[in-house]
Amino acid sequence: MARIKIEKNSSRKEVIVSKAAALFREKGFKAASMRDLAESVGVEAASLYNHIKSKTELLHEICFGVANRFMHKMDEVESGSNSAIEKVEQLIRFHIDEMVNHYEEVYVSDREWKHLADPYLSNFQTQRRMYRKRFAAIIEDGIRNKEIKKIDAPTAVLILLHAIGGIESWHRSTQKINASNLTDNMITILVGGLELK
Amino acid sequence: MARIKIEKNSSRKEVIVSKAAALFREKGFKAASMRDLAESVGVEAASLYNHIKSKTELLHEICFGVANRFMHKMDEVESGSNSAIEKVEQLIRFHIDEMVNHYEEVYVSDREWKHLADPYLSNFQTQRRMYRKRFAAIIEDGIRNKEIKKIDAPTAVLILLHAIGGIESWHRSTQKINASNLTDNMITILVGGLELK
DNA sequence: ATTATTTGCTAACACCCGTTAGTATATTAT
DNA sequence: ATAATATACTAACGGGTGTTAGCAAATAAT
Repeated sequence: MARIKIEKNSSRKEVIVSKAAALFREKGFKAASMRDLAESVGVEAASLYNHIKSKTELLHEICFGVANRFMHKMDEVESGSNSAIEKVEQLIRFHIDEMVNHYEEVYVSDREWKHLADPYLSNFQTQRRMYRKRFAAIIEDGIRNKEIKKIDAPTAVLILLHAIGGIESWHRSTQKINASNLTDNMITILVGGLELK
Repeated sequence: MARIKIEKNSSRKEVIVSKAAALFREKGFKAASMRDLAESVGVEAASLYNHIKSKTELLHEICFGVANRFMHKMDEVESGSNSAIEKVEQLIRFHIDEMVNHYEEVYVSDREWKHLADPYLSNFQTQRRMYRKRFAAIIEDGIRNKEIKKIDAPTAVLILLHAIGGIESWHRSTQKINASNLTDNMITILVGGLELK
């Protein structure tokens, strides 16, 4: 009867949530079964329920964990006194950093939130909408200050977020060493564009 | 005993595939049941099997339908004699057009291909990899010709594709009338960048 | 009109799912 | 050492899944 091994400063529940994130990323929330998860944790399926309430709770934990980190960063960036372009760059760098260091959770939060149950679902959607609005407001500031081109700000936000969120491949194929390399690359493309002027 | 209604030039199977695409987009492949699909088609679940072999076959049809259209367009663009930037713009416009006119299929092909079964899965992945390689080659041509900035071409491709593929919202919220408006907006941002020089 | 084919139906199958009840064992507190 | 708590196990539940068999009705072909 082998217990779930825990590192110090982490509960057994946190171990389960972490393994769940990896599994949900690999198979998708619906396709990943509690028996799959149990096997990956090294325990029988029923035993998981000593630590968690339900499968959906795992998705809550993952999605709102990520959402909260992004919200806090947005607070920080907004209250700073940088230019709009600098703020955009700060946010892009944060998104990429999150993608590198919390890949599974961010990925799942991005792609699997549809399977949240109400009231969590609408709560999550609201937070998402808020975040995008605040991001767009920064861009609109930049347009007003003539730092940024006259473009549709909400569209720009969607482009930025999805461009970053879509980078699945290089997490696996590339080492973290040249992550900063790729970050610069992305910012060059997204802020500066493709065209050589 | 009401039959599945068909428009002229379309088989009953095509009707089912089309409804399946809408359902898979809304709920995800795994979460969408054959009984859900049957209801949306207006028939009992078992009746579907007079027209299709399996649930997975529906996913095959959707994914490879989309993949083939993209491959043909790539053939066309490659063999043209435009500049690299123009070729990139052609491809971006095609992607957006596909997103507008075949939204459900493109979305499902993008997000649900993981649930394909081998050998279709690896086949699909190979096609996908090929497409991206060919896209990257165009960008590298542009870099050599000094049309395009010195950037990492594969990264640029991922950014472009995901930026476009991520635009879920405006299909619902916006009419097709200003789709061309948004297309221009996207090309401005992606080709020209955010920054006002 | 008769036959053949297509398409639908009902019923059921074997299987996988998330979850609970009840119990045994390991760890922690007294 | 003893009691209390936390954690794991086995067994099983009700329900949903994709799919098949067998049959009825509608359409198409002769």
